[in-house]
Amino acid sequence: MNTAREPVNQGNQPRYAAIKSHIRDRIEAGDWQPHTRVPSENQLAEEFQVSRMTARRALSELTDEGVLVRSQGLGTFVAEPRPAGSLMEIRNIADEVSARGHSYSSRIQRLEETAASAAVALALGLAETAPVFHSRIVHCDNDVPIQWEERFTNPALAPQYLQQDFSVSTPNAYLSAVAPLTEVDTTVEAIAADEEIARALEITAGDACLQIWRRTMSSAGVVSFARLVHPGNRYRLGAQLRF
Amino acid sequence: MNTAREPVNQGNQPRYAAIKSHIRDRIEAGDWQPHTRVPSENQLAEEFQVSRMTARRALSELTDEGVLVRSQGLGTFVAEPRPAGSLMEIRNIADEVSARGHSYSSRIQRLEETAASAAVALALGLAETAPVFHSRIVHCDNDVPIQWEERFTNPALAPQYLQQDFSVSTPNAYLSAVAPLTEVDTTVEAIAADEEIARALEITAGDACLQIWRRTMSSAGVVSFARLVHPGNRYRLGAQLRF
DNA sequence: CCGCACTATTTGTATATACAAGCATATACA
DNA sequence: TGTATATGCTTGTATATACAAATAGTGCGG
Repeated sequence: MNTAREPVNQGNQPRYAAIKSHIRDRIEAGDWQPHTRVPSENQLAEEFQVSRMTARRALSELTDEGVLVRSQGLGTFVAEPRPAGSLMEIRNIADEVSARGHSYSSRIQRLEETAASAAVALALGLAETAPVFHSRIVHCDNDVPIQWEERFTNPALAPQYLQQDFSVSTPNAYLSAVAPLTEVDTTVEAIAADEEIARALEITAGDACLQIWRRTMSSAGVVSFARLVHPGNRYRLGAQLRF
Repeated sequence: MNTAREPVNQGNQPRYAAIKSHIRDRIEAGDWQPHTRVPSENQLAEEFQVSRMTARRALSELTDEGVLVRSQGLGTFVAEPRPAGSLMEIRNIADEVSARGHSYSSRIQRLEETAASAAVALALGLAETAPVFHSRIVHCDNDVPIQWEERFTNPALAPQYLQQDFSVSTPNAYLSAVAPLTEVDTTVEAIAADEEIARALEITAGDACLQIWRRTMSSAGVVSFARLVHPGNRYRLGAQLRF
């Protein structure tokens, strides 16, 4: 035996990664439809001139990632695509409206720099009275208000925030662009509309509304903290989960 | 050489799984706090009398699961705990209440077999007027109502539903037991309480409530379809998402 | 025609081995 | 003292091997 061996790898990318992307490519190109059987470990090992264990690693990782499904004795198959769209997905309200074939518009009520209150400072991880950007925008679907957005943004992480034209793009779009999100905390509750929200959303004070608190973080810290209020009778959040 | 080997494993549980649960136990018991360094692959291999690759597998899987963090050249460390509780997780309301250290109780308002209405038949994938089980239960936290649950259940998939004692367990607990869930559709909206809900939840008609529609499916089809209403001021749904 | 044993294929578990690469510390040298 | 170098530990990649377990198909006997 001795396990003499050719100069191991050398390349930068691990070999199993190459096999993974090959399989991914085939699936994305549509060559391998869901439920299609993919080559076995031994076949891949032969094809890519690697050991079975290396081919196996590629298949195993893709299985962990939900791309493939494996069954002992049967083989490895392309998994069904997961249904898109989660309640927690950070969707752009403008895109959502467009997707429904409606026209999106917004009404900017406030866009300023203020001193952080105690609660805002805590949420953003800043010192009290530190300067923060504050915006208040009403988003409309076919000119009917569907979301009241109050947002506090960390100036250090999104310095150009106040210069954005939010009649064209949304705060979310800008923030996603300047700092890739790493984490989002969301809380959902039902509230009764107060006078101010009722006026902005053109509903009656006391009407039931869906209120969402959302804190978005990038690797550098808390980027933004928003309170989103939807009229109860004009908005729903949907989610599908599979096991 | 020959690689003569003792009678491989024999036991039912894989050896790497034993190592995984050992590590999990230590972390859950608090012996190993976050950022604590865990034994190296070689140490674990020695301790559990397995090869390094087997010990490695345990550490790798726990890393994939977010329990550990590894760093080449440095070692393996206990990861920071993820904030628990997902909005979409199918939680048992009774467990939720217990977790808060409060007492759980329920008030069963209705428990019967009825003929499916058009909407219910559609949601459950049954024919109109087909028999369905119908229940209406109010769940309480320290005797204060926090959820009004109206549920329609497919008799074919949960035949013993009406015989359950829902003052002890919840519908969710029974349904999860008889048919493993494969899929859940959820919709969230804000509504104003009507007279009936207001009475049941001991709030005022017109108060803002969080309404959740939830359809649970197993491989055999739609198991159950529920409408859950929470008083707006007594309930929140939280979710954390990481990228 | 039905059931049973057998076989080939495929994934799953486990090991021993070799070398690469990142990191920290100790050591030697200027 | 300060900067290289070496050493030892760690995780990461890759291979060859052996056997276990699940599955589908084949062929044989009743």
